[in-house]
Amino acid sequence: MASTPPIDQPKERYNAPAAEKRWQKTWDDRQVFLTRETPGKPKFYVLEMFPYPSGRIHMGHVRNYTMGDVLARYKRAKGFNVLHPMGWDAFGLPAENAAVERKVHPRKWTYENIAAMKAQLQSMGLSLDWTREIATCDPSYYVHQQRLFLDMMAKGLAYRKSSKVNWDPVDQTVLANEQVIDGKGWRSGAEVELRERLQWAFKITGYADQLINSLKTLDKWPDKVRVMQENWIGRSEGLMIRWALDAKTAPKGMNELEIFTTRPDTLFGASFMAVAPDHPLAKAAAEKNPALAAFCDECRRMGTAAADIETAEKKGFDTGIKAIHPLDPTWLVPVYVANFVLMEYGTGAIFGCPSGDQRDIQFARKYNLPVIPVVVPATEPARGEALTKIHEGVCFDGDGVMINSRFLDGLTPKAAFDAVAKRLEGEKIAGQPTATRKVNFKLRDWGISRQRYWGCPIPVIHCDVCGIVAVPAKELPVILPEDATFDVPGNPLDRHPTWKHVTCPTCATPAVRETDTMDTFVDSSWYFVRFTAPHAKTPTDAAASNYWLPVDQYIGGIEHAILHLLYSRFFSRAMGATGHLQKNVAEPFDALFTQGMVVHETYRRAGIAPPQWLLPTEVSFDGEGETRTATEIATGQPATIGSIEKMSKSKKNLVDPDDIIAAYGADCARWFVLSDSPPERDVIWTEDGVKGANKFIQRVWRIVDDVADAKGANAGEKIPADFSPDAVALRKSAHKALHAIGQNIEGLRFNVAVAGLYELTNALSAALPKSGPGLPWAIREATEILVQLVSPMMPHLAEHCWERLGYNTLVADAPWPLAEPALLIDDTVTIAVQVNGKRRAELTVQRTITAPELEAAALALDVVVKALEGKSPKKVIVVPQRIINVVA
RNA sequence: GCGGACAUGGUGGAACCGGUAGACACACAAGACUUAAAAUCUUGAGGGGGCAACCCCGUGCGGGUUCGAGUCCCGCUGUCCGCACCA
Repeated sequence: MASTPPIDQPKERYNAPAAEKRWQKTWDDRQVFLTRETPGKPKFYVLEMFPYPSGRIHMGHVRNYTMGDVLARYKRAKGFNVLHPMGWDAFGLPAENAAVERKVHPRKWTYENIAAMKAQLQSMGLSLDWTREIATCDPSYYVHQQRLFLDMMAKGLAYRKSSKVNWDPVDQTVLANEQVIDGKGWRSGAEVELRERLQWAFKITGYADQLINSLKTLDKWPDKVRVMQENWIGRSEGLMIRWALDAKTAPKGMNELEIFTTRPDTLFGASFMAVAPDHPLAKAAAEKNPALAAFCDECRRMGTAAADIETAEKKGFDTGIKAIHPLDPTWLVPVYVANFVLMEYGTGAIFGCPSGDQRDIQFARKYNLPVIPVVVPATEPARGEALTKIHEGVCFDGDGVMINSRFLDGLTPKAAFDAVAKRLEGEKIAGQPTATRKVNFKLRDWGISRQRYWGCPIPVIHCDVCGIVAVPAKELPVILPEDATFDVPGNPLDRHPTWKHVTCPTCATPAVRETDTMDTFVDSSWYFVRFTAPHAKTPTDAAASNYWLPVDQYIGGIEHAILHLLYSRFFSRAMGATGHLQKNVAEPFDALFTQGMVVHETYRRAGIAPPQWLLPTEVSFDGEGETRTATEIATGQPATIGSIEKMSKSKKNLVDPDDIIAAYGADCARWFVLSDSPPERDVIWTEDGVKGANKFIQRVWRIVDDVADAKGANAGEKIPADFSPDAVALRKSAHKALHAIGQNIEGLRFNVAVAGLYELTNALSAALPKSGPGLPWAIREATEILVQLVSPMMPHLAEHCWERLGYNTLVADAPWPLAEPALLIDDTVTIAVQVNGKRRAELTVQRTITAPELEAAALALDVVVKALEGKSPKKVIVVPQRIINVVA
């Protein structure tokens, strides 16, 4: 039987760094984590967002990849064929910056970083199949991406258009709308300029409806992400209405103005029209009106930054042009140019109904335009209040009833919408219907041209004779030239002396290659497909993608809620349309989990501005709570403890995973990031927390060591005939933990699973010094269950313990144990007894007790008798196995 | 401005479908072991009252539904996140 060792013979501590290296080698030698497609087993594809090879992994990676690994190992033990691959999102600007700053070739820099980070990831003990590793910068990957591009081009899904683009003056490249944050480049932070350019784009708008509609089917995605995508795609239903222009005031050759509106019901409240400064009508009017031309110029100069928009005054300029109201030919409405109308949305023109729109009412008051209430609440006093407010300059945009609207009066806005649509659809201007129903989207096509070297070359050739010609399939890949120069800004491919000069594949005349490369988000839009057949000669392998897709669980940061996740959803559809995916995998990620960040306190030298940040390793601490102070170790000077923020180089609040792994081991880091905080929330990294995790590791090892030493408890021993109450209690604890922790891992509630493991460990510790029939066997059983439950989270420790328990197999190969259902149910239950909803007593009764028996037992309790004062209860609520409430 | 999420002890958090709030951990305190420290072990702890059994209060604030609310509904406040002139 087990006993605690004498104090004077301390047990050897578990040496994590040494043990971890050993087990990593064992897994590797035995190819334990090679992906298998064993027939008869269900598949499970678990994927974490692959990293950019910046050079070092950070704690965010540790957290992300640990979560995925726990799930992958668990599913593997549950008997699934698991695909758990890793690769590198390896094209990108930092490689070119390194080339400029350190005179190192982007390829060399990238592959060195990959090697360093791969070693770091391997030191974490992740159950990855490294034979499937891919790097997007490798021609063996991007050759297939070029193939996809050409097929998309053939289908019209990739095309070239001249458009206004977001130009980043620092990075000297074009950015997609999604890459402009608050008017600044997502990477450089520079103010983005608008420039007109020819560029390649993907027709993502062709799938706008599908992309928004099928969000509903993604029930295992966070609501937050679905809402963000829905808003980004921005669907709205309305009417395109053509307004005839008054011939006396309109510029020559312009006789109508088309607008888009979602509120045709408010048409009788119209008091002005407004067009964008770039609208053809504005340009035509400006030709004869220098003041108007100046106004348009001023609008164009206005920044696109959020702050500018926030503070910018709503300004307009009366063109003098009048538009004829579509529902009343005698009603003329003035046409303004306004700085708040966007050329990119709808038709670049609107009609303004001041009473129903706050922006319009401000505009109307500023330019003394009529404000006609057309929708008001159906009943008083709300109606009167709304009218007063409109008079004071506050619009009413709620539901209600139509007024001042002739044939619409008395209708609801919705009915009025339909009535207006019906009438205008039937009327004609110049032989065409005055109005048509239309669905509009905010989503724009995805511009992918980048004037960069370190990206996937766009495989087309520009020929003066033939136009745009696809690079023939047999000439793929178009490989990046090695001998590029990075000493001056601009695109190294464009100024390369020879690379771009080719002969046209069609007519053999001299021609030039496209020198733009693809946005790196293209690379990450289909890597999860490539993982299913990373060595295939074609972009995809039908059998493999049919088998493995969709990804069953995708894990990554919320920062990709729109960009990467929307692009991938588009790509899976485009790959279906071009025949690269057979099965219907329009939605590539069945379940999505967005994990929180790893955050840490910040430290800086006291009293110095601007702040001089200090690394956590550069400070020491005194005191606790509010009196806690920090000192800079090197100088002895006081340091200020700042707010808790995302770990970042700039604030220096970094903890290097390598340091933790070297000092405590990977399991300790893994356990820490899984503990305490729910995985979707931020986790605060603390030294105390790391020590606590390490304490638990040593504790598990000590218990296993003791149990392994104890007599009468060997692997595979027969179940005893008799169990003492202590033994039964321990078995129940173990089997309940087994059941609960499995559920918690499946639900990604890792922090709750961790708590459950602490509970089991506590129960086991408490049982060790005891004795009785069957107890040694129960201890042995509980210990093995503990080791198996711990194994997805701390795999090295678990292997070490498994070996110590006498196994010469790997716990990584052991099937997940099954809980015995009989042990999950207790014979007795404790029931709370309430009087008038307040807990007054507890009753411990047989689980099988009947409701009347329970009621009788409760009513017999002293506190209940006293509370009733001899009267009979008004009511007794009995919830079997939970609670009984006596209403006095 | 629009949209979304969240609010529980000193701290991170737990609580399945409305059914004993505070599991588990960290920090803390006391004790054991030690010359001492570390490590380890034991015990304690939401707040207030009482020698005690026990009693009162308690999940951001104000209402409501219910036998019963951290959980559901209405209205606030605060924090965080996303979008941002979208017609």
